[in-house]
Amino acid sequence: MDRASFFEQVYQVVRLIPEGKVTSYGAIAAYLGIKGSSRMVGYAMNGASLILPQIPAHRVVNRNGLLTGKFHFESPTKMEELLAAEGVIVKNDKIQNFKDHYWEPSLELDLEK
DNA sequence: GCGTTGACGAGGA
DNA sequence: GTCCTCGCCAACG
Repeated sequence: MDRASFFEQVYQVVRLIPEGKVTSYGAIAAYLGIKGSSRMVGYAMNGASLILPQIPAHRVVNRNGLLTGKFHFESPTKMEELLAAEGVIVKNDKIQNFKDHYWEPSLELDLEK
Protein backbone atom coordinates (compact mmCIF):
# COMPACT_ATOMS: atom_id res chain seq x y z
CA MET A 1 0.00 0.00 0.00
CA ASP A 2 2.05 2.82 1.32
CA ARG A 3 5.24 1.25 0.13
CA ALA A 4 3.93 1.23 -3.42
CA SER A 5 4.60 4.63 -4.88
CA PHE A 6 1.93 6.41 -6.79
CA PHE A 7 3.45 5.39 -10.08
CA GLU A 8 3.45 1.74 -9.18
CA GLN A 9 -0.20 1.81 -8.30
CA VAL A 10 -1.01 3.24 -11.68
CA TYR A 11 1.07 0.58 -13.39
CA GLN A 12 -0.79 -2.20 -11.63
CA VAL A 13 -4.19 -0.95 -12.67
CA VAL A 14 -3.13 -0.50 -16.28
CA ARG A 15 -1.83 -4.06 -16.38
CA LEU A 16 -5.32 -5.24 -15.39
CA ILE A 17 -6.88 -3.82 -18.51
CA PRO A 18 -8.07 -6.73 -20.68
CA GLU A 19 -7.17 -6.98 -24.36
CA GLY A 20 -9.39 -5.12 -26.72
CA LYS A 21 -10.40 -2.78 -23.95
CA VAL A 22 -9.39 0.78 -23.22
CA THR A 23 -9.88 3.18 -20.37
CA SER A 24 -9.23 6.77 -19.52
CA TYR A 25 -6.65 8.33 -17.24
CA GLY A 26 -9.44 9.78 -15.18
CA ALA A 27 -10.98 6.34 -14.62
CA ILE A 28 -7.70 5.02 -13.30
CA ALA A 29 -7.23 8.09 -11.18
CA ALA A 30 -10.71 7.64 -9.75
CA TYR A 31 -9.96 4.01 -8.97
CA LEU A 32 -6.87 5.05 -7.06
CA GLY A 33 -8.82 7.71 -5.25
CA ILE A 34 -7.12 10.65 -6.90
CA LYS A 35 -9.95 11.48 -9.23
CA GLY A 36 -9.06 15.14 -9.38
CA SER A 37 -5.50 14.36 -10.35
CA SER A 38 -5.96 12.51 -13.58
CA ARG A 39 -2.83 14.23 -14.85
CA MET A 40 -0.79 12.26 -12.37
CA VAL A 41 -1.83 9.06 -14.11
CA GLY A 42 -0.51 10.26 -17.41
CA TYR A 43 2.56 11.65 -15.78
CA ALA A 44 3.21 8.31 -14.15
CA MET A 45 3.06 6.62 -17.52
CA ASN A 46 5.87 8.82 -18.66
CA GLY A 47 8.33 6.06 -17.89
CA ALA A 48 5.94 3.19 -18.45
CA SER A 49 8.07 1.88 -21.28
CA LEU A 50 10.90 1.52 -18.83
CA ILE A 51 8.88 -0.49 -16.34
CA LEU A 52 8.63 -4.26 -16.17
CA PRO A 53 6.52 -6.11 -16.81
CA GLN A 54 5.71 -4.03 -19.81
CA ILE A 55 2.60 -1.95 -19.36
CA PRO A 56 -0.18 -1.92 -21.99
CA ALA A 57 -0.21 1.85 -21.96
CA HIS A 58 -1.77 1.79 -25.39
CA ARG A 59 -5.00 0.79 -23.69
CA VAL A 60 -5.03 4.02 -21.78
CA VAL A 61 -6.27 7.13 -23.49
CA ASN A 62 -7.79 10.40 -22.46
CA ARG A 63 -11.50 10.88 -21.95
CA ASN A 64 -11.97 11.71 -25.63
CA GLY A 65 -10.61 8.34 -26.67
CA LEU A 66 -7.75 10.21 -28.29
CA LEU A 67 -4.30 8.65 -28.39
CA THR A 68 -2.70 11.53 -26.59
CA GLY A 69 0.33 9.57 -25.48
CA LYS A 70 1.22 7.98 -28.79
CA PHE A 71 4.32 10.11 -29.06
CA HIS A 72 5.68 8.59 -25.88
CA PHE A 73 5.81 5.14 -27.43
CA GLU A 74 8.64 3.61 -29.35
CA SER A 75 7.09 5.17 -32.37
CA PRO A 76 3.99 7.31 -32.88
CA THR A 77 2.28 4.57 -34.83
CA LYS A 78 3.02 1.79 -32.36
CA MET A 79 0.10 2.65 -30.13
CA GLU A 80 -2.36 2.61 -32.96
CA GLU A 81 -0.99 -0.68 -34.24
CA LEU A 82 -1.25 -2.35 -30.86
CA LEU A 83 -4.84 -1.27 -30.45
CA ALA A 84 -5.75 -2.36 -33.96
CA ALA A 85 -4.18 -5.75 -33.25
CA GLU A 86 -6.54 -6.13 -30.32
CA GLY A 87 -9.62 -5.27 -32.29
CA VAL A 88 -9.78 -1.64 -31.34
CA ILE A 89 -10.44 0.54 -34.32
CA VAL A 90 -8.32 3.65 -34.38
CA LYS A 91 -8.82 6.38 -36.89
CA ASN A 92 -7.11 9.72 -37.02
CA ASP A 93 -5.45 9.03 -33.66
CA LYS A 94 -8.84 8.54 -32.11
CA ILE A 95 -10.57 5.36 -30.96
CA GLN A 96 -13.74 4.60 -32.84
CA ASN A 97 -16.65 3.27 -30.79
CA PHE A 98 -14.69 4.37 -27.77
CA LYS A 99 -17.66 3.84 -25.52
CA ASP A 100 -17.95 0.28 -26.75
CA HIS A 101 -14.35 -0.52 -25.85
CA TYR A 102 -14.39 1.50 -22.67
CA TRP A 103 -13.42 -0.34 -19.52
CA GLU A 104 -13.69 1.07 -16.07
CA PRO A 105 -11.44 -0.37 -13.32
CA SER A 106 -13.77 0.33 -10.44
CA LEU A 107 -16.56 -1.29 -12.41
CA GLU A 108 -14.84 -4.57 -13.22
CA LEU A 109 -12.53 -4.83 -10.26
CA ASP A 110 -13.44 -5.16 -6.65
CA LEU A 111 -11.95 -2.59 -4.38
CA GLU A 112 -10.11 -5.06 -2.21
CA LYS A 113 -6.77 -3.36 -2.33
C1' DG B 1 11.72 24.02 0.51
C1' DC B 2 9.86 26.33 -3.78
C1' DG B 3 8.50 26.69 -8.58
C1' DT B 4 7.62 24.28 -12.77
C1' DT B 5 5.89 20.43 -15.26
C1' DG B 6 2.32 17.43 -17.07
C1' DA B 7 0.20 10.78 -21.75
C1' DC B 8 -6.09 15.07 -17.94
C1' DG B 9 -10.82 16.61 -16.81
C1' DA B 10 -14.56 19.62 -16.25
C1' DG B 11 -16.80 23.91 -16.92
C1' DG B 12 -17.57 28.28 -19.23
C1' DA B 13 -17.71 31.41 -23.36
C1' DG C 1 -19.79 21.80 -32.05
C1' DT C 2 -14.83 24.28 -30.78
C1' DC C 3 -11.57 27.04 -27.96
C1' DC C 4 -9.94 28.80 -23.56
C1' DT C 5 -9.17 28.75 -18.51
C1' DC C 6 -8.80 26.72 -14.09
C1' DG C 7 -7.90 23.05 -10.86
C1' DC C 8 -5.91 18.80 -9.26
C1' DC C 9 -1.46 17.07 -6.95
C1' DA C 10 2.92 14.00 -7.19
C1' DA C 11 7.47 14.11 -9.12
C1' DC C 12 11.52 16.63 -10.63
C1' DG C 13 15.26 20.28 -10.72
